[in-house]
Amino acid sequence: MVSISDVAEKANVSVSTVSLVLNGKAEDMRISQETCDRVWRASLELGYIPNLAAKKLSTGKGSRLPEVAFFWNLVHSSSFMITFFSEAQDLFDEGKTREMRFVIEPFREGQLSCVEDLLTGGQYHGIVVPPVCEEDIEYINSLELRSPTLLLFGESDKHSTVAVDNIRAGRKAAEIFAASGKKKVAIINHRNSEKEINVKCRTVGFMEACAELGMSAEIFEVLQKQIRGVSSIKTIILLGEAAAEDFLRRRRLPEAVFIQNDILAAGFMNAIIEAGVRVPEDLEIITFGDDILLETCRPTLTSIQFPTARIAREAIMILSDILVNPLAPPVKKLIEPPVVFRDSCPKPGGYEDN
Amino acid sequence: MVSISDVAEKANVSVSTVSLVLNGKAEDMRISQETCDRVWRASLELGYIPNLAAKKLSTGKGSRLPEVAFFWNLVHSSSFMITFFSEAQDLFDEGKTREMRFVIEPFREGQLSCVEDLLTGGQYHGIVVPPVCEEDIEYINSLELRSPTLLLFGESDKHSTVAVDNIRAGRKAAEIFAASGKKKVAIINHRNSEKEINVKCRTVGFMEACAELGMSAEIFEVLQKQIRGVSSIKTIILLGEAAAEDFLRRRRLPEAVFIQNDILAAGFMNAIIEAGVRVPEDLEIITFGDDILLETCRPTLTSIQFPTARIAREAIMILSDILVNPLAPPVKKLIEPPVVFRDSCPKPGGYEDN
DNA sequence: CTGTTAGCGCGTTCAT
DNA sequence: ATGAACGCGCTAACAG
Repeated sequence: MVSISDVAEKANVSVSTVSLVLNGKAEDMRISQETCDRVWRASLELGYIPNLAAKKLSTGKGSRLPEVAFFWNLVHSSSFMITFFSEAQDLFDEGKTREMRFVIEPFREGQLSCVEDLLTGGQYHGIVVPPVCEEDIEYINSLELRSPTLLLFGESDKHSTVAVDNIRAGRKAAEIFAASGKKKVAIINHRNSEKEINVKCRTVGFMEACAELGMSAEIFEVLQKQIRGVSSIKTIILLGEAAAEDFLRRRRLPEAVFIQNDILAAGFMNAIIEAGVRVPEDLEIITFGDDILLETCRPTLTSIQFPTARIAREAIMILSDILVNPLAPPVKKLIEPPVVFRDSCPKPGGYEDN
Repeated sequence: MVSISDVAEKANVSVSTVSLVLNGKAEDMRISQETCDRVWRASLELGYIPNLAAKKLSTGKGSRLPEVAFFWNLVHSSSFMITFFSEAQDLFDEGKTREMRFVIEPFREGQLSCVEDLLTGGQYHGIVVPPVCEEDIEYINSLELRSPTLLLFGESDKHSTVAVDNIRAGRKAAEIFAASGKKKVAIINHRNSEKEINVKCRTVGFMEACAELGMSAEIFEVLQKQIRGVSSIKTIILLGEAAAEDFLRRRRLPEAVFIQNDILAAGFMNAIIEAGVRVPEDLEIITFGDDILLETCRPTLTSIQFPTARIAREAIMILSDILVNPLAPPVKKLIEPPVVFRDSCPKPGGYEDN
């Protein structure tokens, strides 16, 4: 790592000179233009980047706020991330939590181990980890973490967790279908998110409840493929449309379907409607998520809501606590996902969401 | 600020003991339980939070990556922020930029001056500022910034900027309407974002072009109000619906409307369709944005696209450069917003997007 | 088991 | 106009 003294040596001046020049105080100290040039050139050639830790320590200007690493797998939690930061700010403004700063730490699904240093190094006051695949879960649970850690999924005994009750989410969809007398239903998943623990749980909950309630249930896996030149989010719509085609090829269609992704659901619904299927008369649809498009599509989409804001708030409150008391035993919050009835699946008489 | 030595003093032990205990190395060093307790108690009572700068400096474990502050006004750039980080990662993976870390620095619109220390303190290797209101723009342009700065709007001579050509965006909407022979058109704005520079520019571009092209144009201001218990994003839909009611009260309706916010547009469109207006036959709609719901609503919404990914990429490339060469003169990128024709306003014969 | 001390890289006096 | 020396808060040897 190239430091200020390397630059000084290369430029044939002292470190303080380098410091002055690089911090724009050359004028004040009336340092010769020639010296400045030498310093800058040396700095550029060496690719010098100031060490912020040292700088902050020295100047005492480093913000004294707790720094929290927000691990981000580049896929999930996208709109969640925004809500999370917003809620953090709101809670702070309301005086309910301490202020903190978030640093985005990107990682690739299944490769959480690549950032082990960050996890274990104690470089942050706290750590937030979103839902990840099973390998990553296993990995993180095997780690002896220094920094107070909060997981946004339920599978851990060692760390604090905030998670939705995904089993219940799946079960609720099934219960609603049963309450409106359906016999033959289906669930549609992203295949590539099959690895993702939350998707798995919802599938399990759904299938279990279907069996108990005497409905025949079928699982559709949508294969994930990225189409060149198409944004990943638009791709999901296209996958939904593809799923619809696949779906329509059945001899006898299910009467209701639970679709695990809201954007996929929108693509699916538009496609089957264009094929002449009436929603909800011929086919009821429930999806899982919290995107605004649930409200703007027609018919609007009934959903088991991923309670973004609620989760974020709980998470931040817990974080705020463990930041000062890392020793406290792990806290676990399991949040019930509410049902939001809209057009695509009206509330059956007698059904009560709890 | 309470430091490790304060804790040591209070607990009547030496700093190294505190360090060991607080870092979980008490076991290894077989430090007495009683001492540990004293240390922890002192730490809690004092509200000790370790100074990460010092820790990183000492351990040498601080990530050596450039740290960039992403100023975030809690409103705009929400999905943009995600795209931004994704693109940063992609570009790095492709070897086109250096790796960097982003720290979220929230601020309230109009109060950028509150975070002056962060802007001027040189606590970051770089700074990104999203579109802000005029006061903030003026403020930031008045500042002598240490850290290399990139603005995501065009109004600055001092700093590097990446921005969409908002004047062009407004003009394009007008040109399309003119090309399909409209005579009476309108533009719908968020009132509270009227302060926001980009909204202003698009309005100006639209109105200017309308005048030149011989169309009568009217401005609708939607008053911003937050409804208790309703998420801010859902509120925008409701505002769109309210705007529709207002709109429908006119004696003679415009033949086409440019709506500056895509979510608002969706709410507006659904409401007028339910009132019996046919889109695009009776009313053509163009919106500005890049949300997925443009594709999922029916009819789908034609838009002047906010080229999220493009902007993000340009921004990150520039950042990557100025990080190592803060001296280089400011770079300015103005990006042409493409038109994406969908159902709500078909492409007029003879119109060519350029 | 606990205390002492030498740096980590940088900004900042203070002499020169 | 420039260099030497000190200290920011903390960790990691090393002493005891």
